[in-house]
Amino acid sequence: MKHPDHLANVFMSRTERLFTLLQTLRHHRFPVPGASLAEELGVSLRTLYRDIATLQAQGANIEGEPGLGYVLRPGFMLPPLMFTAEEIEALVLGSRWVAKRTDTPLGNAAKNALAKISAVLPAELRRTLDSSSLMVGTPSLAETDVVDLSIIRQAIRGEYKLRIGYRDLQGNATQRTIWPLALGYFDHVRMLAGWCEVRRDFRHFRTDRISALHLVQDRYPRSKQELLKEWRACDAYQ
Amino acid sequence: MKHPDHLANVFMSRTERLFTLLQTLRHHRFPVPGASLAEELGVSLRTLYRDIATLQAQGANIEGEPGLGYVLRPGFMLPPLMFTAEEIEALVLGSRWVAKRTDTPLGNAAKNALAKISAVLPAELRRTLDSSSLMVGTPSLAETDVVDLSIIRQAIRGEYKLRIGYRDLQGNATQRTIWPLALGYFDHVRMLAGWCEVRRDFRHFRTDRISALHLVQDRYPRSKQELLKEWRACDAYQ
DNA sequence: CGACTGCTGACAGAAACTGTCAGTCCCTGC
DNA sequence: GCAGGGACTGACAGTTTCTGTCAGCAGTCG
Repeated sequence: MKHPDHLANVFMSRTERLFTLLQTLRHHRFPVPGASLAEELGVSLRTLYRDIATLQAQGANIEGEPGLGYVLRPGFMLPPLMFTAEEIEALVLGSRWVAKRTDTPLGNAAKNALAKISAVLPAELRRTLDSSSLMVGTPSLAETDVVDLSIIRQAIRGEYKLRIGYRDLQGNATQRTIWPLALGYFDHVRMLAGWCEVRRDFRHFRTDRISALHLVQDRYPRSKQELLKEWRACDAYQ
Repeated sequence: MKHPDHLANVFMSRTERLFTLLQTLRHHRFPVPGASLAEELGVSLRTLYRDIATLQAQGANIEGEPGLGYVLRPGFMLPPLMFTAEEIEALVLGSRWVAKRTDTPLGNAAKNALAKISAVLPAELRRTLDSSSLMVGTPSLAETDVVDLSIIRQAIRGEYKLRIGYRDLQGNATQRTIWPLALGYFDHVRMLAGWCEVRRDFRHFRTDRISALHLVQDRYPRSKQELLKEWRACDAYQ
């Protein structure tokens, strides 16, 4: 019936409390009543509600189930992962390629992803990851983009229309609205594939020739998956 | 979704800042200067010092290296946050590149790794992973290997000697024992770098010209890391 | 020795956190 | 429909904490 933590919890900064709360939630698979969380943290119920709200604002997927309590839904933190050495090397090499041969935001994402994976690996595999000797060659030549490809990726993910300015191979500048479908990374160029509203057909565009880019808030009327299927059917590419 | 840009960082609660700081530190493998952390977080240097101290008090193993900055040593109680959509796309693209442009065993390893990652994703991110439209172009031309590169990788990882049969550019066939150090993936060829016992120097070999491969049970007498350092020092490659 | 870097101590004004209390919302039983 | 209760939110004021400034300390380098 003792509360061993209670005395220690008398002094707890808000920060420490939030970390503790997160830990507590993480260790419970089933909902924990707000009242007992509050007592454990040595804080009023009102403050507990506020702490929960703060963690949610940080992106924690905490759900309150009336009558039961709070649970931290999986998917907020990365659980431990296990790989073979070869899988680790594959991930490292792939990420290095992305970091070296695609645009900066995606390259950083690759590095960050690897760092996250590294953090949940057992020590042995972490060493494999850190000392991986698989490298990616420097590109002999690569066209550089003037627009931010992450906007394109965002549009593809969200199925948003994209308004682009494009200089075709003859040097003619055009403006079109397209439904972006896929981004292909070739050795020297990157190609954006999509449905062109002007031509009413599938088209692809070299990203280095896209001069302007604007994400239209409209989502396009058909599903990406469906369009991709059609595109593959009528296009020799990929 | 929850990663505001530097511009949005005009205001950040202390809590949010601490989480962000932790994330930032986790993502960097090398020390980050205090000043740049402070700037990134939009806060004075003094406050940054305090934030670091707070995290350390929470159990984070942050080390300050004078003149360099701060690093977070692994082993903090909180695992990293879940991947972002962009990170997933980076991993998918990287794995696709590995699957398409490297040898079969490594390609399969990439696919398996992705499957393992997929298994721990929340539904929404799994959908992102499954429907990622980032593709890798087919190689215009690629040399094919006659030997199994996974043996080379295994030798590199374990620091084992390798006995290889090699046809050089003039067509002369030779036999040598090398200490494999690194494998470089270029657009059309793959290069094995290592210390050649015959030449007593660093050499690199196109894998497609390696005609035979035998893993010697001897481990080579010096550490790979050390040799790599020397190799980089005396070789213009990478 | 002095300049410099990286960090800590002290402090006051500003910002936040906290418990109380009075609601609101929503479900349940009648 | 309506009363009752549990989960949660808004408002508020007293208190705590946080933050930038500035001065100072310990190493290090030249």
